[in-house]
Amino acid sequence: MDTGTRQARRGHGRATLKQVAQAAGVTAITVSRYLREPHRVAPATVQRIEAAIAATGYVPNKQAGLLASGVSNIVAALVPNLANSIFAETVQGLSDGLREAGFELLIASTGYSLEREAEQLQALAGWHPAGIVVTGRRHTEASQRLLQTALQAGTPVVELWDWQDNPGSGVAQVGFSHEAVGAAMAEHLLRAGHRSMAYVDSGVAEDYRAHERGLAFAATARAAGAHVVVLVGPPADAFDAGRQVMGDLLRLRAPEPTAAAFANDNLACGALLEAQRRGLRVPQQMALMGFGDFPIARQMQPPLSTVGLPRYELGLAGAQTLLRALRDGEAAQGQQLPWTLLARGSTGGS
Amino acid sequence: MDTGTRQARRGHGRATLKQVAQAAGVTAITVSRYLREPHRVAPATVQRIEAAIAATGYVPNKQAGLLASGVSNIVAALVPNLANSIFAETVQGLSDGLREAGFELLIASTGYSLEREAEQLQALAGWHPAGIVVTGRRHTEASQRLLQTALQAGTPVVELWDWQDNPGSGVAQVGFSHEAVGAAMAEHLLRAGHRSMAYVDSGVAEDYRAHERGLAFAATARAAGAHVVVLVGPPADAFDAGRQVMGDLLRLRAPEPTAAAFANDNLACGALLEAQRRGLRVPQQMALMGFGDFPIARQMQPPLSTVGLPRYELGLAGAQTLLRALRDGEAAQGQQLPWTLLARGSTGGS
DNA sequence: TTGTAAGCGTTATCAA
DNA sequence: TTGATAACGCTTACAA
Repeated sequence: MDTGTRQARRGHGRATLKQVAQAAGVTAITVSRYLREPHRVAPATVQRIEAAIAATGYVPNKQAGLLASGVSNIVAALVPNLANSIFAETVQGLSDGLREAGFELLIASTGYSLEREAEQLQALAGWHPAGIVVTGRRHTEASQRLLQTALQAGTPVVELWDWQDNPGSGVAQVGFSHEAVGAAMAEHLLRAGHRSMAYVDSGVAEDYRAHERGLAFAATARAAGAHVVVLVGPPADAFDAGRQVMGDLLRLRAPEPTAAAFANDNLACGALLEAQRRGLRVPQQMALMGFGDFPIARQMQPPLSTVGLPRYELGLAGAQTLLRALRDGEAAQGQQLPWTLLARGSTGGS
Repeated sequence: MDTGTRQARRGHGRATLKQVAQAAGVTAITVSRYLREPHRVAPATVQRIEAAIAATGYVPNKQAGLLASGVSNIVAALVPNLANSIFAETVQGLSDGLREAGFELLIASTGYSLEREAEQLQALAGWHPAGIVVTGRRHTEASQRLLQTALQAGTPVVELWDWQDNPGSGVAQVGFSHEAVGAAMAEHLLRAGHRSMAYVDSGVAEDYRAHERGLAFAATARAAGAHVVVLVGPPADAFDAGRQVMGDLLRLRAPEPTAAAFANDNLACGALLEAQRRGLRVPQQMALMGFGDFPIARQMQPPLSTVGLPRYELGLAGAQTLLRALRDGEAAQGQQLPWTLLARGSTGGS
């Protein structure tokens, strides 16, 4: 016979605390206590409870537990794209960092759309997560409001992959300045003597971080008196896009570019491969550099100059930032993570 | 003044249904009804409720909702590694497929460890997810029991990335036979006339799917009278591992291998690049083929022969399988997904 | 060491 | 069209 519920609304087939308790000859609270503070339960009782749990296949219901205790161990995370290796590694870092602390990851992708980010954020917020992780610092007004509400309720919020002086909003940024990277890329090429160059932006129109790098690249180069063209890659496979763009680059005149920087390594590798196919010498006739230090970059001939990023570490640092804020009960503190300009053969580097 | 709760255990700062109701001058159930069946609430009331929701920044608490309704919209998924592009794309497909149906993805990675899979499964099961997705068909006994319990409670379970005749267990497999792929790889090389070949296994010892392909490869080749050596790549970056293995391959004698198949495209690309560096002609002196059809494979010179996989589609199909089972209330039906042997230049193909 | 009572925020059921 | 009441499965606070 069922304990307490006559004509239950509908059983879902899963064992409950009450059923385990009944099987063990105790009340629910004792089983609950066993699960949280086993040392406070008599050894004999422990045995009976363990047997009952095994027999029933009991799995504690976390919805109920969280509701009752008001403590969440969910972290909600939003990334533009899970398949993109750049974010996938960050998610893995996040996952690893959280797992150790017993947190779980509720994840969604936005497809680089701020509107979808807002929708997903709304949906995820309903879980009243212990922390929220988003990608980048740009959000719709609705998202901003939601994040502020969360912050006020004591939920730390972390923005990954971006960083800029931005005092106060309460959101912790864990990332780096894409402006600084763009400028450094330009400086690298300027130092090598280039006076006419191109920046090849990503075909993903909404990837504003790539645009920011491009803007800073162009501004820096122009400030130094160089000539700059900004192109946008076609929305194809990145390698193919890079190959195509290389054709466009070679058609530019007055002045012809002698160097090109790309929004990511795959684009740059495509261009490098195409250059080789056409018998163009890299870096002598055209210097090339990418962004991201994907594994393939080092394998190219010549190796691709690029910007090394702490992809995995970003996720890990994001997790730690969140955990720290949770532990100390304070607003999360952001941090800048280091990137490295890797001068390799494709720009005449070491 | 608070409605009902004097000396509440502790407020978490977030607005509740009750507070919204109070602000709108109705009771909680009316607000709840507005959220689920707005047409059954009077227009004037709707207005007041909407204002109240906006004013309070109310976000419905899903733990409470699920607990009360007994309906979950969470799907729990376990993959070996989120950073690996092969699984990342599958997760993206899963995410996309579920999002449309309003489901959310609780995800964890196992690092290819069955023990960690079991732990994570236990943790995720506590959410009483509507469906469970795991990778592969091998699990610890504890995991098997847990999955069976879930199935008996009506929770569909899908195994991705694997498929074999396996009547009955109730778990739906969505994938393909790695044995068949391994055999097809061997046949491809046999057809090209090779009589001595190598299979280069992944350095990830627990990737049993790669091992299965290798076993089938070796068995098929040997059955045809060919000589086969199985090597294991070092646990380095896959490209570097491939480069190193190429050195090992060239040291093999009696008979020297004229072809090699690899556990994945990155390994094979590393080997191909190394072959080029050494001035070895591919495929004339050594034919090479990979697995996975990563974007880089097509870009190689010669293009890498490989096995094309429905990475994204696997996730999508997994989601659909789950949704179908949920909708029809029946056990999920598995399906085999097609792969393609892509004969390209590195094995002398078209 | 164990138990009782109340409540977490929501939804199902039935009544008005 | 709205509301009162009783769950959902668990935990906190307090008592025995």
